[in-house]
Amino acid sequence: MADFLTPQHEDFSKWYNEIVQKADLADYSPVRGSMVIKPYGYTLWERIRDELDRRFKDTGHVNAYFPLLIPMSFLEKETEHVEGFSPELAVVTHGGGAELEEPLVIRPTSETIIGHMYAKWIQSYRDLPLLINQWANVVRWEMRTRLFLRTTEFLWQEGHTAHATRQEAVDETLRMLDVYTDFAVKEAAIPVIQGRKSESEKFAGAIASYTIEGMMRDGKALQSGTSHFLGQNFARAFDIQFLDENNEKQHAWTTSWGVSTRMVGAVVMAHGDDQGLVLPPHLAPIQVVIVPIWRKDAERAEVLAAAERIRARLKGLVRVEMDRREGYSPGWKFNDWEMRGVPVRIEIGPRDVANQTVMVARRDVPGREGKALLSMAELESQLPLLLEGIQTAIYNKALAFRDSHIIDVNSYDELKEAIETGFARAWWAGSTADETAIKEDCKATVRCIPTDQPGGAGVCIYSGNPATEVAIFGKSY
RNA sequence: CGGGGCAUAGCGCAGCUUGGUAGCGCGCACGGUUCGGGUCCGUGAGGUCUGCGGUUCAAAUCCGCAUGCCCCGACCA
Repeated sequence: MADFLTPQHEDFSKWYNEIVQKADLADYSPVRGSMVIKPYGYTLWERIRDELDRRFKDTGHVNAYFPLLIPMSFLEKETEHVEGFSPELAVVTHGGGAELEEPLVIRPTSETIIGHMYAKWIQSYRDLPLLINQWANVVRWEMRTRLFLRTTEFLWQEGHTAHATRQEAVDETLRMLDVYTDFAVKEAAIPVIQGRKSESEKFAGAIASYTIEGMMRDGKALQSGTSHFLGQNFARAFDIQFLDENNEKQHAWTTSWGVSTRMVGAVVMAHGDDQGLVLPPHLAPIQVVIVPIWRKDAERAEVLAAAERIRARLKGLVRVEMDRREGYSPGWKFNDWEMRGVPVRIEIGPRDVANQTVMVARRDVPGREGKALLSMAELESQLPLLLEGIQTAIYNKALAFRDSHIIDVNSYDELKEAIETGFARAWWAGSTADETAIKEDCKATVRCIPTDQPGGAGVCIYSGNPATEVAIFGKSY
């Protein structure tokens, strides 16, 4: 057992804080609430970024970059938007040694500046749809911060699109939600629940917000991506108008959608165990690590040479590293790489060199059961299959965990019990006030109204009103 | 921003009650030993005790103020 890491069941938050730092994902910075993303953590983010970016481009989007600084007055153009964001704005009041005439805000999100530009760029229905994404940093002065989950500054992508019709914009909103779901399932191996946010949880200025909600290993929910249908709210505020086929002026219909570095936290908390990280092979910065083992100097040269030959053969096929560090015992290295979540470890010692074999250990199956002897000749053919197998196994494990922690409840008391260990699913037709009351009573919120509905009708768990939809309740990060 | 806690070596902590030579574990450096699941031994480097002010012959220790961090609430990708 790992005594260098707090067990999850003892204190999940502590486990999280420790593993993020010990696995070299991130470190605290001198400025309150912000963090340094270290190379290992950043590489993981790059993997997330590349997989998302590929999907955005496959669905017709292009990347651009809009500025960090936004005139304060822009935020004020959309009433709900400014009300939602003003408490968490960082404002620049001075520049060049003088006080600015108009304060600039550091973007908390870019709807406003992009809306302003779209108004200039869009004149005709022929200019639509406009499908732009940007990779950027944003700043929100959060009251309480946690590494990756909620930092003052974070990295994300924000897609902003404009369309000629309501239906097109709604379709886009849902298409991107599907893209996020596809990413979460196939790459992050997180079985998310996609659905619509309740009125009280939706984005400031949106008509409707959609979300993918993941379940972490402590049963709590983490919103891992959102997609917003903004209607014509921002188009009106920023005067994004175009002439349609009939030469009539119309306001454009816009959407926005984002996934942030919080996704790193989701991967950590959805799969990690008491030994440390468990990274899905598709996202792991290092997929295979080779640990050479020797006793005497003569063995050392022989083993290192054999290990190096294997590394050279696998390079290009998988993301592989060799652990050449001196002065650490093999056992120490095993634990170290397990903590870092590397999916596959190849152990190679004098015995293996003699037999032309290696010991292959998989991270997702702890102890001896996870180890298997493999002939060196089979590495190229077997490793990619093994990595895919691990990817699937990690997903299935997370899926089984999630499904066994969602309870269909028929009373409010049952709901309160269910959200202590996971999610509760219930008929829902309550008001915003009901939601607030529930939150104050037991800290649970409507995580989403799932896309996937049972159909039929029922009785609202809280208000007793007739209900046509079920909602997922849970405690969240 | 309300409530609570903490601040001493890179990290985790003891010392503070009862003021008097600043310590332990891990890590780090060097040497040896070990190496198929966090080896063991030795030597060594490393601290204006968060800052400012006060009390005192004397302050890590007592008092005041400030700052930062952590936890619980309200806010949130």
